[in-house]
Amino acid sequence: MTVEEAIQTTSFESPAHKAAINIMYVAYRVKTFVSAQLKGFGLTPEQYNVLRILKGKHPVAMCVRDIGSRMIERSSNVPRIIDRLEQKQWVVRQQSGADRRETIVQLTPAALQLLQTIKPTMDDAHRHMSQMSPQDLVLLNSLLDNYLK
Amino acid sequence: MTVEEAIQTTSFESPAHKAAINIMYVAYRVKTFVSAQLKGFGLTPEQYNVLRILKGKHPVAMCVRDIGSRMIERSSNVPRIIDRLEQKQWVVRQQSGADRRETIVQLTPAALQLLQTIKPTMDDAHRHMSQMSPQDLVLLNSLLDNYLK
DNA sequence: CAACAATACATGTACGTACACACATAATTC
DNA sequence: GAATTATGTGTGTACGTACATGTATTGTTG
Repeated sequence: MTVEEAIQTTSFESPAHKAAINIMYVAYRVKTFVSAQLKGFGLTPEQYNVLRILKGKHPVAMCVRDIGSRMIERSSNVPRIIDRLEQKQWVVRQQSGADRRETIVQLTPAALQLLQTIKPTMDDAHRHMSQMSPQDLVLLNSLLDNYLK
Repeated sequence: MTVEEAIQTTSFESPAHKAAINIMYVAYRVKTFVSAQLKGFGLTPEQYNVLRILKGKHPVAMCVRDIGSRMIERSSNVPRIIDRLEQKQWVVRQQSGADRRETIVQLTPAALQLLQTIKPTMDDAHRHMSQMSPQDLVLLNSLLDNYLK
């Protein structure tokens, strides 16, 4: 399946043009797939991203800015994502003692449990999304790492 | 620049895991860049996508469903995107005679003019976004075309 | 140290996505 | 041909993004 078929285009003006559209199209499909996997756990991809970032430092709490700088979509509006995670009691938010402008955020035990429950599903998702050989995946990663100027 | 540096991760669990994150990260950067280029023309990437799709059939009008099936993000809410294009008088919307359930949409002369004005900017954007060789771009496109199952 | 600038977070708005649902119209079935 | 089903579009809501702005706190500078 080519991207031309997917979006019913006859041709692109250049490989550069096709690459830009292709990356955005495949990313859309990947995100949609991941989103469907997470839906049963009551999480959006962005909320999951924040939980994973917090898990990387757990049990140390992280400030909002620090979480944002590690997100896939950098300009994500982290305070509002945290609002929803807090409502579902997957994170605790409190004012930092060291710098009282900072809000520090920490996973709850329930979130740690949730992430452990989700793990096999997500491992499976990554394995099943693509049937590409490990060599091709490494090559794809290398090209993507060098794509942006 | 690797995606590990970009999102400050030490490592991924597998090439498959890295590829999924990598694609979404690069797509985010591409979309952000394109968005910045279009901003001066008062267009979002989605609005521009709809105008380009309509241009492909111009002067024949297209129905909403047909436009949606050609968008990069398939589940885009086309009626609302058309609302905004109509407000800015870049498209005309009317009920179809053949099938009165259908709304058919057509570019205005102003939109054709606008697309012509934008073209050099977008051509430039695609050329400057990546410094990759044409061969590598072709290879990347081939891998992306085969990425999804 | 007082005034100013910078930083961290929160919030308002316009736009877009995902999904459910409503409505009109067309197609199908009996 | 009437009833049912399917289709095309529009709209409401929850969530997310991009950007501007507000507020509290910290840092800096004279």
